[in-house]
Amino acid sequence: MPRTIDHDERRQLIGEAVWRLVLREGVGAVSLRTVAAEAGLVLGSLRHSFPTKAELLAFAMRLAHERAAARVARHRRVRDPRRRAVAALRELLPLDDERTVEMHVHLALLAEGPRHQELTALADDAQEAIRALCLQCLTDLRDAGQIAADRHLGRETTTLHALLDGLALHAMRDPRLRRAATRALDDHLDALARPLP
Amino acid sequence: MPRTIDHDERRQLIGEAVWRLVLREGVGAVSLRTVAAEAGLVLGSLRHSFPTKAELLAFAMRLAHERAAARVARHRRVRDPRRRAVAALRELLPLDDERTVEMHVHLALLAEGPRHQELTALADDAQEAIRALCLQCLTDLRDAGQIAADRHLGRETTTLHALLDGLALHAMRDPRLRRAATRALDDHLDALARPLP
DNA sequence: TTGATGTTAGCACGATCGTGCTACTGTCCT
DNA sequence: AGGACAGTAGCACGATCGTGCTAACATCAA
Repeated sequence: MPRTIDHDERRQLIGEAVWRLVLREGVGAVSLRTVAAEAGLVLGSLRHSFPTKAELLAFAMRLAHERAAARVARHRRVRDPRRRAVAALRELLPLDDERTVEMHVHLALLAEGPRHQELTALADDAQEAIRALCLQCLTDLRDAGQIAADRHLGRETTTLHALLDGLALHAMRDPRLRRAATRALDDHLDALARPLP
Repeated sequence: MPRTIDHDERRQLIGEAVWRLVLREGVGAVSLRTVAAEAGLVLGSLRHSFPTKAELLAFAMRLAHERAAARVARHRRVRDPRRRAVAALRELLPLDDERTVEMHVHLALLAEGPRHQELTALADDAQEAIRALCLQCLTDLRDAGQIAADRHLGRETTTLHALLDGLALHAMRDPRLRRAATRALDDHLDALARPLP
C-alpha cells in the first residue's frame, strides 16, 4: 500500500514548504497558491492533500510539534538524570536551523490563533506538553538528589518552563545567543541543586 | 494649533483599533478596511492618517512599545532598588488586559516581520531596551548589596530577560498564571541575593 | 463672503485570495 | 484488456486586498 505512504510523505513535504514560506516571507505570505509553488505543485494538486487552508496550517503546526517531540523522545534512554534533562530541554532551544524554524512556525501560526482556533488548541497542547516535560525533568532530578528537597516543584516548573521559552524566544531571533542560552539553562539547573535560604 | 494634536490623537485611536482587531480576530484580519471599520472611519479617512499599511502596522507596534515604556518610566523615582526593579519589570508582564494586549500585538506583528521589515527593527529595539532595563535593575541591586558579588551580571541579565519574557509569554495566554508569574519574578530576585556556590 | 487648506468620503483598478467544480492521467485489481 | 479510482491539473466565481485618484466638506484668514 505505497499510496497512503506517499500521501503522508507528500503532506510532510508540503508542511515543510509552509515552514520555509513562514520563515522567509512571514505567515502573511502563506496562501494555498504560494505554498503550492514553494512545494513545486499546482494549486489543484495541493488541494487534493489539503482541501482547506485551515487543515494546511494546522498540519504545519502539528508537524513542527511532532518533529520536536520526536527529538525530545530520542533522549529518553539517557541514564544520568541531569544529562537526560539537558539533552531533552536543549531540543526545545533553537540551537540550529531546524529547531529555529520550528520555533518561528509555532509562534507565527500562534499569531493566527483567533482566525483558525484549532491552532490555539494545538499550541495549548504543545505548551502543556513542554510544561509536563519540565516537571518530569525536575522530578527526576529531585529523585536523584540533585535538587534541594525544600524546593517547591510546581513553582520551579513554572520558572524552568518560562526560562526555557524565554531563552528560545531570544535565541530564535539572534543566533549569537545560542551559546548564552545553553549556558543559562545549565546554570539554572546547577542552581537548583543548592538549598534555598 | 489643535489640528495636529487631533491628528496624533486620531492616529492613536486608530492604532488602538488595530490592537483590538489583532486581539479579537488575529493579525490576519488586519486590513485597512477592517481597521477603518473598527475605528469608526471610512477607508479614505484612515488613509489620510496612514497612507500605507506598512505605516499603520509600524505605528501600532511602536504605540504598544511607547505605552509600555511610559509605564516603566513611571517607577523611576521609587527609592528602594528592589521595589523599583519589581515595579518596572512587572509593567512588562501581562498582569492586566492593557499589558496583555500590548504583548499580543508585539508578538503578532513580529510574526509579520519578513514582510514589513520595519517591524523587525522595531521589535529588535524593544527587545534591546528590555534587556537594558534588566541590566539596569541588576546593576542597581548589586550596588545596593542585594546581589551576591560573585554573580556575572551579563549572564544574570540574559537569564532575567529570558525569565521575564517567558513568564510574559505564558501568562499572556492564560490569565490564571498571572499570580504565578509575579511570584516567580520575586523568587528569582530573592535568589540573586544569595552567593553562588 | 470668499478663498485657501486640511480633512473626510468614496470610486476604480489590478492583484490575489479560498474554494467549488470539472477534466485528464496513470496505476492497480479483476 | 478493461474498468475503477486515487492523484494531478486547471478553470471560474465571488470576495477582499492595497493603493492611486478625485470629489465633497469643514474650518479659519483675510
